[in-house]
Amino acid sequence: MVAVETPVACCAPLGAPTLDEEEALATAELFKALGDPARVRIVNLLATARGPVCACDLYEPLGLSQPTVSHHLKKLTDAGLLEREQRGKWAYFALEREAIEKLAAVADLKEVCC
Amino acid sequence: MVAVETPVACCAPLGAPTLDEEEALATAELFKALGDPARVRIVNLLATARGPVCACDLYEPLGLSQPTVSHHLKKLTDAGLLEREQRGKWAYFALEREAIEKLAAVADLKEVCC
DNA sequence: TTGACAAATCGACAATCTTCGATACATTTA
DNA sequence: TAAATGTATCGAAGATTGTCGATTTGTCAA
Repeated sequence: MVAVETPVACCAPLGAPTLDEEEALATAELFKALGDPARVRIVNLLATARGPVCACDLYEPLGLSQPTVSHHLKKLTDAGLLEREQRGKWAYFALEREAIEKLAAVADLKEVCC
Repeated sequence: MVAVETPVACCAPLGAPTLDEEEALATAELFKALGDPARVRIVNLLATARGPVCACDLYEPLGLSQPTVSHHLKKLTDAGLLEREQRGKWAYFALEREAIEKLAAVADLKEVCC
């Protein structure tokens, strides 16, 4: 098994002085992970929750089936944005602290341009 | 012709207290616009340039054909991230100031969670 | 008006994505 | 061990996307 870094770990800021193909790919992967309304809502629900949220509590607010929600949670987790925690037979998800900070840094162009 | 707002104009921050379906869609559209390595590189090139950049100066650095670059420029412009300016027969593009600030605000979750 | 050239659009194809029902896996409880 | 239940994976269908060659549109100069 090869260790694969998450997009959020590899991505470079939009305003980086230079940006090679690999960094551009990782940065794009990060944004792509947020490029779906269901995943935007998941991140929003986790951000406004007081703590980790059970996957089973997402089906109804999202109006999506269990496999579909599981799919989106996996995409966000693979991107490095979410943390998964097993509690008995339930799966709890929370925002990954470092990823949140990295995301803000990647999307911040104010200091580079304009 | 109906006036259509750009995603960047309609989107709500990831950390908004509430997020209806329409806002989630606009926010996702904004991220989707940045969810491609070619478009990430375009934004990076424009961010690090001193001023507007001619479309013709993007084909070679990106290694993509003229129609493909034009396609990506349109996607970014439609999202509200780029400004297009016609200079003779050339098309110049630059980052849209307000959009850049909005993007940073949308992606910033630090004040909401963690 | 005509010719030249840059950019946008069209048409097509392959690849990827979203979604869900069905199924397999994992964990707890009887 | 067996039953129950929450989650992940599989397989498939329909939609969307990225790419480019060919063509059209728009702009300037003869």
